[in-house]
Amino acid sequence: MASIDDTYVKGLNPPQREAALRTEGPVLVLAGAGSGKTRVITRRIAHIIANQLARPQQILAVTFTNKAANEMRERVAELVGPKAARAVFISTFHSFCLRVLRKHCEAIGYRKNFSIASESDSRTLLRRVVDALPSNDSFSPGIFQAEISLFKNMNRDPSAEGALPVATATQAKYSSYMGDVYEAYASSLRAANAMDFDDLMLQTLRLWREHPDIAERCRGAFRYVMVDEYQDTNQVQLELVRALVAEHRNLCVVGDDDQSIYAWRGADSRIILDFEKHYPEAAIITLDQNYRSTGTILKAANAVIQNNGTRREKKLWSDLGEGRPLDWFVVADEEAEAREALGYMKHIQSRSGARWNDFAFLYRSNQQSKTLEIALRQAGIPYVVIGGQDFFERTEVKDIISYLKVLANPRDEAAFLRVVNMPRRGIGDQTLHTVHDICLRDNCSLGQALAQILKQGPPRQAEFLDAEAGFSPNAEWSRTEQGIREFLSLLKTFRERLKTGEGGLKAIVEDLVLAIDYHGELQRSCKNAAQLQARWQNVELVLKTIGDYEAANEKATLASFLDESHLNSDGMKNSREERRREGVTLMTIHSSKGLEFPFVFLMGCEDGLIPHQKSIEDNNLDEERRLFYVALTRGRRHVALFEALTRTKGGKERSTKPSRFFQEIPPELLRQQIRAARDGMAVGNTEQDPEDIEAP
DNA sequence: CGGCCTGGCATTTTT
DNA sequence: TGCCAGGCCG
Repeated sequence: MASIDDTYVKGLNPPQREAALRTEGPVLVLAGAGSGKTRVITRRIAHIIANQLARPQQILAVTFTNKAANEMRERVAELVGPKAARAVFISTFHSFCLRVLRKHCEAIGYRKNFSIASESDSRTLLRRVVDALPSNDSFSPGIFQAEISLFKNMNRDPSAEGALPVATATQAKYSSYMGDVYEAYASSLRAANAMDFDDLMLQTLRLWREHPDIAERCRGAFRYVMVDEYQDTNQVQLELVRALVAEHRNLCVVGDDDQSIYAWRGADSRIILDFEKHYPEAAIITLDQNYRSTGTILKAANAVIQNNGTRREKKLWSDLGEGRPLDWFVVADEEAEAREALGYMKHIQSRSGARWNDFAFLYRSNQQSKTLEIALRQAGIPYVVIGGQDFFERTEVKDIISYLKVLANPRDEAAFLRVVNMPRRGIGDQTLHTVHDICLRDNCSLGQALAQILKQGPPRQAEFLDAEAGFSPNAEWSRTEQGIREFLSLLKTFRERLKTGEGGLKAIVEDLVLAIDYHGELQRSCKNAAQLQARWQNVELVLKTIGDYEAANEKATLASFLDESHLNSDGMKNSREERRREGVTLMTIHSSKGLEFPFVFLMGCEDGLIPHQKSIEDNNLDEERRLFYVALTRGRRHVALFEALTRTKGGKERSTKPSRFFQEIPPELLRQQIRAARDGMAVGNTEQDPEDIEAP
């Protein structure tokens, strides 16, 4: 073979270089926090292309988030140019599977236009299932939903097993119904011609299993496969990857078992720990040089994470200097915590010239953001809260999107139920029960069932209505009847317009919003002008997104837009991203994974919050410790930890204990700043002015 | 059917 | 303390 072109591995440290160059056979890259893993993956891709080991389109790189995928594509483009970068198959597990399924789903009994059920769609479906349960107990659909998802992620069949994976006393009553509920849920999804997020992967696996020829074709398409954040993979993803690399075994996975914080969603850190079991000939490369944090931060993080039992040994180090000790602020309550944090932030800012967006306030649970937000707003400091409610979970957005989903897939039950009586058309539960029965009987779509009802006349249940209380069954029915006609004709009109595509997608949806008088609907349901404005803005953002999507994609269709919007809500979130640059970042530790900030303030370092009470009870301390570790390793220059002596919990003020993780940090790396003392103890004036922070 | 009121409940959320 | 789901009544 001709000599190797090593242009793309120049500037890498030895293990990084090794990881980029070892293209053949299975490789596990253990990439500690801040060790340059994206750099390794992108260089590796560039190296494969430059040396013509494969054509760009024969390289598959899988990530967990669209953000990661986009970032990777951009960075590959910087190396090999936009044309080659576009050809490389970089996508999330979910989009990859969706792509496979859109092509081949008919082989496993789905129609081509199947919908993706959002989390709320599947909860709606489950609620109906749960309501039909022959039991007096009350069940929360949410618990079934979470458990079913866990099962699916673990590649286990809920109906085939007795016990729940994390069975606790409260879940015991659920477990006896699990099989039935799962069956019913799966069958209503099938009837709705829909898949939930987990199905996208599970059904792909089933497709490949039942149709080896299709599996073979997918497998043949890629010569090199890479998986990012491998510690977050679940059993289904493990199998998908195995199927893809079964022949050539050119698999490179990159991840860090110490940053596995999604076990509760089915991620299984044993998968990265057992890599050699799945691939005995694997090479293991450890990246432990950190290019992000000070030595002190890394020492503290190393010391903490070492208390975990099962892990791959690695010790992060850096040559960025020792930095200063971590600050441990002890304050009276959460208001004081916010005040103190703000004061310290301003202090740092005045000395170092840091900007607002150099700071991140991290916390374990979302509700902690509230106090901070109030304090920041009062102080007039710009901030951005990341996370919280998903754009797509907002009522207004769900309403509009549901209309679009019904138009695209007439059998989409969850979406249908959402819009059929919105705006109010007099179509209520009674009517819908009949619709449901007709669907089952005739195996028809929901719209067809509605049409059937018109012929059938008023459902007998109309007798239930109390005529004397001012309800006349006949008057009710004529209202319902007219509502049904309106709704059906609305669907018909817009389906036809979509078919011709006349005027473009955005214009059609704008007309739809007008046709249902959604603005009026919002006016009716909003309490005040501010809320109305905020919600209407969301509607406009949906429209804008459709417009943008149309502009960016030659052959934009309603179906492709819906796919995109379910799997890639980044587009919708961009207003948030834009603001991102302007202020202090507030987010959960979970959403901070992969990010870095010069100054990290970790709030609520108390037992019960981090580690969380639930995890203490379930003995899941290892994952909480990893969470704490992730939080520490986000900091570049300095980390401050905040502990409040009392915290309001469930509406009541309770006294707290410091997080047990404090004990795991060597004392010389910590500097305690006592600003309040527990009852009975004097407020020891150890108050010291924090050392100056040197200019950047 | 739909509005209103009350009681239970309360991590984390890449897709 | 605050939200949302389900129940009740007009």
